[in-house]
Amino acid sequence: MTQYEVPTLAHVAKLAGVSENTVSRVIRNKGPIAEQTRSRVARAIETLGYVPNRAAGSLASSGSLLIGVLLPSLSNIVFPEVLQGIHAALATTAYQPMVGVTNYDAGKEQDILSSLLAWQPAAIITTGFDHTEATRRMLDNSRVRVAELMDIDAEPIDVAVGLSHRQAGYATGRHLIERGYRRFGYVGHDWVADRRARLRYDGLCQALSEAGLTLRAEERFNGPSSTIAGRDTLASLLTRAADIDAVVFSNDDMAVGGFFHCLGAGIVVRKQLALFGFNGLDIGQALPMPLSTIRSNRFLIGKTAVEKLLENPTRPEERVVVDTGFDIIEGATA
Amino acid sequence: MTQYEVPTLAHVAKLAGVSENTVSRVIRNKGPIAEQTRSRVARAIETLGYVPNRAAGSLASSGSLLIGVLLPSLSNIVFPEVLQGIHAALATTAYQPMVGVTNYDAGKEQDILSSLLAWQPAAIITTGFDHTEATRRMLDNSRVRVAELMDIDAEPIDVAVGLSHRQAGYATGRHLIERGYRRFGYVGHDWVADRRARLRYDGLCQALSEAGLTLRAEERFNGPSSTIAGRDTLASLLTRAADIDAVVFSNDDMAVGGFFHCLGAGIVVRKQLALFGFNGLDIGQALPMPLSTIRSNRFLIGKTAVEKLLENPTRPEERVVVDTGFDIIEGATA
DNA sequence: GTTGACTATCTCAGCGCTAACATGTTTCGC
DNA sequence: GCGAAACATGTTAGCGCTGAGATAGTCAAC
Repeated sequence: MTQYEVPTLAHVAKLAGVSENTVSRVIRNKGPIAEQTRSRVARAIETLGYVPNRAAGSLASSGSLLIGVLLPSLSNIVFPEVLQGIHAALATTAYQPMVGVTNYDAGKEQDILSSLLAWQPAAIITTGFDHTEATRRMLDNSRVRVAELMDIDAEPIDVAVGLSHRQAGYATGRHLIERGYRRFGYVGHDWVADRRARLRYDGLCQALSEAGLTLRAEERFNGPSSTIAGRDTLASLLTRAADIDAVVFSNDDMAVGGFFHCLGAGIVVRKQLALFGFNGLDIGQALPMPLSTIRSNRFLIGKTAVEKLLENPTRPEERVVVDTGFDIIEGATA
Repeated sequence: MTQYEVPTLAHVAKLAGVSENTVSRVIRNKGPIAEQTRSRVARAIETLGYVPNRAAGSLASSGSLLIGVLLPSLSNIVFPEVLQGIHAALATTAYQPMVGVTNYDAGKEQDILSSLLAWQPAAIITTGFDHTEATRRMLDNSRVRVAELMDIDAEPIDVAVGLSHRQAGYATGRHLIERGYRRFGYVGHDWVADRRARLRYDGLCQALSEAGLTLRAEERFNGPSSTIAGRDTLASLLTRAADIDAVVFSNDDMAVGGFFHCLGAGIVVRKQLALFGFNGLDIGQALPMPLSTIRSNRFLIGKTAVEKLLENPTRPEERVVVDTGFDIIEGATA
């Protein structure tokens, strides 16, 4: 081995005076190894600073220790939180995540999926149920394990982990009705991209309808959710419908923006106008009045998904749906 | 090819009636190919749904289209934003990022680095200059390109992209002094983990000292930054030092929390107490009074790092430092 | 003392692809 | 119309590792 060559199994084997295969078995802790041999190999690895080449390993064993992760976005803090859960669950294993960002674009998801599959991952974690036909076909053909996160309101390919957004919306409606609110408004964001916001909206409407109520006014910002969008969209909604007593927001980002609008406009939150969000983000709970909202457990979703996937290396016959549930956070704004 | 076999180059080659090598060249767009051959191969790939095996490719060419990314955390929105910049710059290339999270732990960084290097990445992107000796050695031996992000206040291994946090702290001090503030307080978070917060603090103190001033009071929360920590730590600081007229926070999360405290405690922001943050997060600008702070351009840092790294596949002799700079956001809180 | 079971190790082929070189075929200047 | 350059493709030898089986050596049971 010259000075500028990266050491390989062969170098380690030669130095330790054993065969390459033995070194390989020591590294992977597979098969019986004499204690003396193990330590001799360990010393050789240490001496050379040997790092196994996973590309070679993966090629030889036709399977990698990779988990492909497809997220729609990183700007929305919700997805980094899911990713944290994934990282946490993988931390004690030899697996590594490989992340792609789709920008809520099913076509891009398809492209990224195909480049992830090129690494022969053990599993793919993706978001929601909206995939192109080609994406479904690739996932089927590859026969890797697949988890679809966030949502459980449809039939998964393999495993789904999340919560029922329809039920969450419904629970929001019930909660507010029970507290005496009757004149409802809704402030949302682009739900073509965010199908789950739409499901919550549907659940909300159903709860209202069952109670003989309807939305008095609604407005959706045509773009991704953000604090500023929430602030401005609520302002705009109130110019058209000043008599509402509660506003449901598509999520906490929007709701926090709504709170800021009230602050600036001198609207007394809850007494004059109740605010309700979704997600249970830290920022909402740090407000002078903690936001009334629903906690959606993103970290748990990511963690659970990994655990379920690693339970079994091959796709079982039965599809699995894990409901991570949600809690209503009472807060002080509704 | 039986029904349940994944197609390989050989299958494509056979179907298209050319050699494997020709298929490989079509895929990689390398060398001259007759238009007719190209389309015939393309059709065969399409028909079989062939996806190249990157492990094999990477093994054969001893180099992968991977970029290893080491981030200290995903909870702090700043790092997902850097990652977005990285993704954005890679979107038009064939490269893919592979992300590890270190939790601000240099030992963990070392472990993750070694498993990233096992994939023979083209480059490694990491954060700051705090690495273990072993980490430095691995990076040196592997001879991959290395970018160290966020900070430029030390000598990089290869490329550094970021801003001078010392200067940013200094600029904060100058800005506030010019606006007439004299009685300063500081609210921070754990700076053992976040060395850059420390540098900003040092810069701030220097500016004060040059103006014949000192910090009247300071308090550091013993943990990561958060809105709630900012709120509570400011509250605590003010019980000890009620006469200060400006507070500098270690970052925007903390400052927004401070703003919330003022809101609850009836303190008139700016008139009674000026608040200043760092980062220029959206949330700060969505407040009823936009936060006075410094914009740190995280997206640009990630994007620039990738661009610099891809300029040249091998490490140049000269170390490169790219200053992405910062802007003071006037805001309304100071 | 032979058999079988177990332990510890080795040998060897091959995973799917690419680099380097070899070969054959046009094209074009003069 | 000939040689050189440019083009288009084929052949071959691995990249570094792992899986399957082969090969010894050890020990207990009969």
